[in-house]
This record gives sequence, structure tokens and C-alpha cells, in this order.
Amino acid sequence: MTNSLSSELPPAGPEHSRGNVRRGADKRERLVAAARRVIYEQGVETTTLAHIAAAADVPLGNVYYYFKTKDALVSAVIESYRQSYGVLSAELAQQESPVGRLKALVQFLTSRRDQLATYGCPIGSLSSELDKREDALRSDAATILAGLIDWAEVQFRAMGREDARELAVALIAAYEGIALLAATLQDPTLISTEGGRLLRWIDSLNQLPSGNPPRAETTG
Amino acid sequence: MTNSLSSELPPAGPEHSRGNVRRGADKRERLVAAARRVIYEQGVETTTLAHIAAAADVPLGNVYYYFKTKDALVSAVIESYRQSYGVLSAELAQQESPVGRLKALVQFLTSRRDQLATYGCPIGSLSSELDKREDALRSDAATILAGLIDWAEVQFRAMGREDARELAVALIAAYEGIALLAATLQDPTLISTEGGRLLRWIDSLNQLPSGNPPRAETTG
Amino acid sequence: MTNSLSSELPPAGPEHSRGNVRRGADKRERLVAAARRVIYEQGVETTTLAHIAAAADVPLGNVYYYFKTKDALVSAVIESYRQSYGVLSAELAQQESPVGRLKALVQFLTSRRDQLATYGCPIGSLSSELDKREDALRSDAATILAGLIDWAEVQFRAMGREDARELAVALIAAYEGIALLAATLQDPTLISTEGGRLLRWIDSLNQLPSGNPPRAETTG
Amino acid sequence: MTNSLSSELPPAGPEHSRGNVRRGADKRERLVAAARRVIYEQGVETTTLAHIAAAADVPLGNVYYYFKTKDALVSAVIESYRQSYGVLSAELAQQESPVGRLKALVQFLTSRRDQLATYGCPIGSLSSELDKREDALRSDAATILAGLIDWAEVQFRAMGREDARELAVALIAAYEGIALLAATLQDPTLISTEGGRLLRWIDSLNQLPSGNPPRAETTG
DNA sequence: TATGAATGAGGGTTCATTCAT
DNA sequence: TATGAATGAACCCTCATTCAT
Repeated sequence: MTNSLSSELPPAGPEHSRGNVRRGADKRERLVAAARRVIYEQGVETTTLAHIAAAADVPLGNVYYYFKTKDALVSAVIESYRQSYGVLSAELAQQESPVGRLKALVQFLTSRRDQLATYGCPIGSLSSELDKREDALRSDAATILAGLIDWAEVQFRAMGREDARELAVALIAAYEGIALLAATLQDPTLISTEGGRLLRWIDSLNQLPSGNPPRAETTG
Repeated sequence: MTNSLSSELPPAGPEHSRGNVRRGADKRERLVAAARRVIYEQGVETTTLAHIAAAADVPLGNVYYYFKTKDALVSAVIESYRQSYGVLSAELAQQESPVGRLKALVQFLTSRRDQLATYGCPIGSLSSELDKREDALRSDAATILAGLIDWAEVQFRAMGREDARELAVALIAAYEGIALLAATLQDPTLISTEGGRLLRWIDSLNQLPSGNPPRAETTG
Repeated sequence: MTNSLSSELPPAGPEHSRGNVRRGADKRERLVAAARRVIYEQGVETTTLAHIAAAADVPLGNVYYYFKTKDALVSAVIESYRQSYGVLSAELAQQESPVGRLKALVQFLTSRRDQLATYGCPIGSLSSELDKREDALRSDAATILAGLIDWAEVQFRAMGREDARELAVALIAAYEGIALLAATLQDPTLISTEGGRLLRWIDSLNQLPSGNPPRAETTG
Repeated sequence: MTNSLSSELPPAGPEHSRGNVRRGADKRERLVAAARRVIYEQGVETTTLAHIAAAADVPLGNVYYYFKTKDALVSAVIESYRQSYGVLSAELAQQESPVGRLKALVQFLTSRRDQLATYGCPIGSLSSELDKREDALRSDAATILAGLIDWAEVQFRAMGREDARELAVALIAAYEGIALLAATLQDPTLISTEGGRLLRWIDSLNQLPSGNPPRAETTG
């Protein structure tokens, strides 16, 4: 199930597919993909436009034709993440029950454990860095995590939980928190273990009354 | 109890207490305090030595008398955090039971909610930024979060939990995760709510026999 | 014969030919020429990139577009000397006999006496300074003197001297030694006199059978 | 014979003889000795007062009590070399004939071959570096090489050579030149070979009439 | 005399951004 | 559109020199 998902979130992008001429139209995409990857691995502040340009195989001077400033490119990266999470939620929507969808999210987390243990969560580390600013960029990045929380809240609500918001926040906090710990301690097993714990936790929430009766679910 | 604690972790240090000349002995401390504050508010990469020097009211050139490089100063900041957490654990040790100590940690978290919702967790955001590097600094910073987890594990162990490690990781992950969310969404209430949830969760763990998988509490 | 030579080795390059804009292509050359001149006159360590940039009429920041580091620029200067000595040896090759070539070298030395008596031999003083380092630059610069010796050895060999290597070393040592003395004592006549002595010495070697220890000439 | 000599010229000085309190009087000497050594190994420009102070085990601030400026310390180093050459000439004076004295000088050169092949001639490299300046320091350093030449001239004159000056310049040029080559190519054998050649050259000068009959000599 | 602690003027280097073509 | 080449502000760091004690 998470097959397709597992390749969504991680920063993708052409490594160096030289040889055939690419239309100018996709240069922008290549830049965003390269920026996403490089920024994920190095952080916004450390990453250089020259570095991104090189990774995208685009002349430095040309970058400014597509992005007025470095911040504009970072903003495009954020937008790119937004799209990725759109794809993700579409994938998750294939699950028939809210519990299944939530558990699929956790399994998606677990599937990325090695990557997360190296550079952390792309969204989390980006948000963490941008939290130090007072830009539009900060609030821009914030919408992604907010969207994730909202999505989880919808699921918990569908389970009949009146504390859906609280649970959603708790779930995403655990998600981001374990990604941080795994990256900091460079230990992917932390994610597996915590993933298992979260799966059980979600199950436990489903079995207990909370107000409205939860819908029956098909997936375990 | 957390009265004193609440002033430990947050970056301390005189903002600009000009007027009376301070002897050189404490200059180093002033620099570390200023660095801690400024780095907390702006991030490592964005923070300039000139900025730190100004915040500490020390001539830029003089900084290098105390710290050979910027990294050395950052390292001193990390060490400063290590000491702060030493103080914190001493405070927490005043609680008679492990449950009390764990809950005191959560209360300490809650007491800092406004600060956390502004710049995030000092340790978490610092670690997140340093996770992008491969320095000694990265592993240096990692020891602090590792220490926190170890501390929590000891408490859970003292509660008779055989899954103490897993619980400790989960607790600190929740701690760091909620700090990140609060900062990103700029919403301190997230911390209060999650703090409450964690307190109940800790209580629930205390009532369950060890060996069984810990069950998260269901509702508030 | 040495007319053209005399303008090869000495640092060349426009001093400040302002007025007509030069295209970027030759900027690199201008920088190398300026660096060569300034370094020759001031030494590597004393010379500032800002100084070189000013001498080349290039904005300081722009220097780094052409040379990644100061050392890279110094390396380019060394390469520039290598080329100059290539030109020199081509000129010397016009002499029909090895004796003629060796004597032409000495005459080249003599023709530069005023310059040498002011700042010393460009290669010698550069090598002397770099000898204090353990860089790649040190060995880089060394290849030039090594090349000179090799060239002289070839000539002596062509004269039938079995002690060609020893003679070559002696000749270049005398060459560099007299340049140092002339510069230190600021006396160009030292070079003229020693030049004459070396010419006679070369002639005397030509008359003696190889295998016998070379005998220096006795008087002028 | 050159036993004592061989330890005169090379930069000497206490390495780190801590443990017993030294009188303040010799601090100056320690500084000069340390400066001599460090400058010999690193060059004037590269050498830091802090480095010298550390090598001499003298607090940095204290250096300025003995030497008003860095240049003053360099000047003292030059003076120190002057004294060393005084000692050297005294040693050489023990030879009964001028030829013996000249050959003893060459043997002194040869005895230092390993050191010379590493850092070059202390006087030569110092002069070479100072030749780039227009200081008093430049002419100050020049007096040492001038003194050496003068000394050699006296010897050649005593041999009855009317071209004594020219020969003296040639000898010292060969001396400095071979030291430069050996250091640049990092090959001590160059010095041995050239030393042998110079010895034979001196002998050959002694056997040939030049005007005045040379004095008989005792040593070979 | 002695010394730890300033001080401040650079020096090498980076980099977002702009310019000219 | 595209791009090589500028540009200049800023950053980290060094170091001779001075100061206060």
C-alpha cells in the first residue's frame, strides 16, 4: 500500500540526466526538485543558490529568470511539499476506514525510517528552521503541518472522537517528534518502535467509546 | 516547584546591562548566554558573531580571545544546555516518585509554553539544525536529547515498566513534537492541551501492570 | 638575441591602462599578470588579494570568480612562470651549440641585472618563500627550478660532459645565488661580474675533456 | 673541526625547559632564540608574535616589554645572526691558511646539509624575504651577507688573488644558491656534491698564479 | 616588571543578486 | 530566454599592538 507513498515525500528530482535536451519549461521543476533535495539535506540557510543551480544543472544566472529571489525558490519548495501531501492524502484516502487511513499514515512514516534517521522529516526540519524567522515563509511552511493536523483531525472525527483535534495534534506531534529523535540519535529503529506503538494506540482509540460510535473499519 | 525551573532552560543573560563595567572573568559567560539567546531566537546559521558580540556587549575581536571559532562558541552553548538540564534533573529529583518526576517534567514543559510557541524548544531546534551537519557539533548536541531520554527511561524503569525505553522515547518525542507544532503554528495552547494529555498518560501507565503493552489514555 | 628574452621573465602586464574597457576573457590574464608583478615585488605573504585586484583593476569580489582561493592564484602565477621559461628555452634553442645556449642563459641573467638587483630572481625568491611551507604550492614552484636545472643538464650533456648534472646544479646555483646577493646588497654590478665569470667558466668547460673534474677558470 | 661550528648557525634555543625559574634577564634571549628558530622555519611574515611567545614560554603581553615592535624582535634576530657569524669566523680563524679557512667554510656548509635542505639557509631566506621591503630591516640583514663576502674576500686576498672580491662573491653566491636549490628540491645531496666541487675549485685557485704569490698553506 | 585581556584594522572568502549581452 | 560575468556587503577569523592592573 505504501509503495507509492514511500517515494512521494522524500525529495526526488533528476540527479544529472544530461544528454538529452530538456525543454525550458521543466527547468523550473528541476530547480524546485533540486532545491527540495539540497535544502532537505543541508538546510535552507546553508544551501546556496549556486549549489541548487548546479544540482539542477541550470546556470546560476538563469535561476533568477524563474525565481526572483532565493526566498521565492524556497517558497516554491514549500508549495512542492504541499502538492506532495496532496498526493499522500489521496493515497491514504484509498483506505476504507479512518482508522485504516491513520494507520497508513503511520506506516508511511515507518517506511521512511532510514531517510528520516539521516536528515529528519523534510517538513519538520524546514518548519523548525523557518520558525526562527518572521517571514511570510514561516507561515507558508506552517500551512503544511497545519494541513496534516487537519487531515488527521478529520479521521479522528470520522471515528466518532470528540477529542479529534487533540488526538490529531498528538499524533502529528509524535510523528514529528520521533523523526527528530531518530535523526538526532541517528537511529532508525526508534521510528519502527514508535510506529508500532502508534499503531496500537490508534487501535485502542477505535475500541473505546468516546461519544459517537466509531464506524466499522475494514483494514487492521 | 517549576518556578525555578522555568527560568533555567530559557535563554538567560542580561540583555544590555550597560552602566557598570563587568570584570573579564564573566565575559565568557556573558558571551555564552548571549549566544544561547541569539542562537535560540535566530538559529545557528543565521546568527552572526557580530550579533552575539553586540548582544554580549563585547567587541567582536575580543570574542576570539574566549572562543577560537564560532563552532567553539556553539559548542559552549551546547555545554551550557547540558548544565541547564543537569539543574533541571536536580529539580525534578525533588519529587518523591518516578511518576511525580515525569509529571514534573511535563509541567515544566507546560510552564514554558509561551516561549516554546515562539521559537520552539531550544534543544530541539538546535538539534534539528545541527542534524544537517556531520560535525562533532551534531553528536555533541545529540547527547543532550539522549540524556533526556535516558533520564525518562530511568523513571519509567523505576515504575516497573519493562518497556521503559520505548516509553521514554515516546515521551520525549511527544515533548519535542509538540514544541515544534506550537512554534510552527504559533499556538501555545497546543502545549497546554498536550501537556494535560501526557499527564494523564503517565498516570495511566502507573496503574497498568508492566509487560503489557501500554495503552494510551482515551479522552480527557 | 636577449632582446626579446629580457622582457619575458620580468613581470609584465599593464599597470593601469584604463580608458578602454577590456572584455572579461583577458581578466584572468590581467589578474595573473598583476599577481605576478605584485608578488614579485612584495612577496606572497605580504601581498593582499585586494592589492592584486587593485593592480589588475578588478573588483575584489570578482577575483574569486576566476580563482577560488589566493593559493589558486599563486598557483596560476607559478604556471605563468612555467610558461615564461618555456618561451625562454625556445629562445635559447635558437643557439646552435649547447655552449651557445648556456652562455645565452647567462647573458639573459645579465640583461636583467637591474631588476634582479631590486627584487631578486622571481623564481628564486618565490621558491625561497614557499620553501617554508609544506603545500602543494611548494612542490609546484619547485618544478620550475628543477626544469631549469634539467635544461642545463641537457646542454652540458650535449657538450660531452659526464658530470653534466653536477655542472647544471652548479650553474643554476650560481645563477640564483648571485641574484640573491645582488638584491640583498642592491648592487647590479655583482651580476655583471659574475655573469662574465660564468661565461668564461662555460668556455673553459668546453675545452676540457669530459670525465676529468671540471676546473673553474681562474681570473678575468 | 667543524664540530663546534655546526651547532652555531642553526637556530638554537631552549625548547621548553620549564620547571626551574629563569631570571628575567634571559627572557630576552629566549625570545630571540625562539624567534630565530620559528622565523627560520616559517618565515618572517608567517610567524606570529604569539607563536614566538609560546615557543619562548613567555606571555605574549610580556614580549613588548623587551621589544617595542615585531620588527624590533626581527632586528634582534638579525643581530643574533651577526654574533653567530662572529663565532663562526673565530672558528674558521683557527685554520692556519686562507685556503684552509675557505675550505672550512665549505665544510661547514656541507655539515649542515640536512637542515639546509629543509628550510634553506637562515640568512639567505631571511634576506630573500626582507629584500621585498624597503625597511631598515632590509639593509640590516644585508650586512650579514656583506660581512660573509668581506670575510671571504680577505681570504682570497691573502691567497694573493687580485680578483679576490669577485671570487668571494662567487663563493658566497654558490653557497647561497646551492642552499636554495637543496631546500627547493628537498635534496641534501646537492649540497654534498656542490661542496665537493667548491673544495676542488678552491684548491685549483690556490695552485695557479694570479699576481701575488699565494702563501703556503698547512691544511688541505 | 609582568600579564591577562582588550582592541580594531584588515585579510580571505562567500553569496545573493544584478548586469550586459 | 539564457548566461557568463560582475558586484559589494558581510562574514569569520587573525594579529600586531595596547591597556589595566
